[in-house]
Amino acid sequence: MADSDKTDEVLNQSVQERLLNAAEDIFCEKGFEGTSIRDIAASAGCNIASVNYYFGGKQQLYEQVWKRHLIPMKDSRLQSIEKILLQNTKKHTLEDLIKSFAESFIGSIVDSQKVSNLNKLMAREYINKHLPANMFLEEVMMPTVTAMQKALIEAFPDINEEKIPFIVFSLIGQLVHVVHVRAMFENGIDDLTRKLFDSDEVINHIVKFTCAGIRTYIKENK
Amino acid sequence: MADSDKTDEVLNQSVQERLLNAAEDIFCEKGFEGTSIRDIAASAGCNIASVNYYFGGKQQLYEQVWKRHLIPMKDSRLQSIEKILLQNTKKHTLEDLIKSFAESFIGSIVDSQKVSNLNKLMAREYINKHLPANMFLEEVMMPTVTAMQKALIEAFPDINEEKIPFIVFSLIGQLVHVVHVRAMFENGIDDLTRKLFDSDEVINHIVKFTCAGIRTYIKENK
DNA sequence: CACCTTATTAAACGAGTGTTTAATACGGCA
DNA sequence: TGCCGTATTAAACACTCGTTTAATAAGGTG
Repeated sequence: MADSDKTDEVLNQSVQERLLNAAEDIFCEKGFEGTSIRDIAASAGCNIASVNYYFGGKQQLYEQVWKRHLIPMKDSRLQSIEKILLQNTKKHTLEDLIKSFAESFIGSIVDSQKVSNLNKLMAREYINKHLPANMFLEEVMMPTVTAMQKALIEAFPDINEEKIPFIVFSLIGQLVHVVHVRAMFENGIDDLTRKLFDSDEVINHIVKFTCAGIRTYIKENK
Repeated sequence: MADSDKTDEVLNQSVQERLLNAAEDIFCEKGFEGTSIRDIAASAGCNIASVNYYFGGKQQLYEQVWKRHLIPMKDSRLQSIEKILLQNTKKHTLEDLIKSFAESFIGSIVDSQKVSNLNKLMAREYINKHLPANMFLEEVMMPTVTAMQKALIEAFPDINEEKIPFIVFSLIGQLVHVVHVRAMFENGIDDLTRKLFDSDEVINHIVKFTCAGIRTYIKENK
């Protein structure tokens, strides 16, 4: 199994790349503490000492795994917001904005398996922090939340502005919950929850549900 | 510090009780892997071997820590639902039901510190499972979800029944997110998120937001 | 060729883990 | 008192972990 991974294509990658890829897979599956650098090195087909030689240690390898994805992840989410707002037509609806954001968050479109794994690792990071300071928080979460708040305020000025943080909280809460529930039921899902794995149906629900909630906060005066 | 814990009151407890209490505190703070039985034994003021003598090992001690709370936790949530439904007056509103459930979930009422710690440990358990099979899922989550779904169907038959699972999903997603965000910001919260620690304000929002979302699914025919 | 930097390796290190063992202390009972 | 089951202990065990070391190999440059 480990040997079959070492295809020509893989072996053509540099040791650093192989380590990063192997580390990402195993970290996603087993979390930081659950992963040993011996596992990583074996999967990457190189010596344990390479981890320290190239990255300086397990911790810093973990950080590099993240840094490869944090900025693209953040950018993807920000772009999903801007994509809607910058439509030259002014007829973008609240539903459009929420839907575009939800899709980029859950990752129903591109590379869903990889996004799902990263989301799972991110869920771990919520609870057991291994990244320095609040790297993930400051580089991904806060910019995303802030951008979403700003988008709502600017595009839909009728919404009660001081409730915007709560609205974004509810939206992200639901989206994160999708990731968690999927992780919980990754082995043996039952009928009731299987639909949560159908991104379209979940997203449609979240969009409808959230927009209704948002419209509760529309100011009376217009 | 460890010695100061050993007040007379604590020492009067049995070794089992002291181990369970110490284990609960440290497990909540550091998670399963992050906790060593040496830490637990030291905090409980007894020998490491006691863990294996009384509980059979770290894993089984962890399970006992949970079993002390799972049933009461589940019962608390179920009762919060029934409390509303069984009011002899028929004038319970959707808001009453959601609010009562949310309060029992977040634990704004009783013993908020302990509930918060357990919720944090539960958040860990979502991601890194250490309980056998799906003990938490089957003994707490599923009964709670099922009861909530049933309550909504019976008390508010106007709601589109096949959307009920999604509704409960969105509600619980928001409630769990409160726990997660609180855990993330436990050190150094900023102004924007401080309000999330005010249970009243968060709960009021979630109730309003969720009820609006639910009413989206009210059938047209009446 | 000799030289030097970079890569890669097997082996060892030291610390920490959960668990087990074997010895000791306690406390009721005959 | 002597016995016995329970409780508690210090020590050892076997193992895994991340990291370090020191030796070897590779590859380009003079």
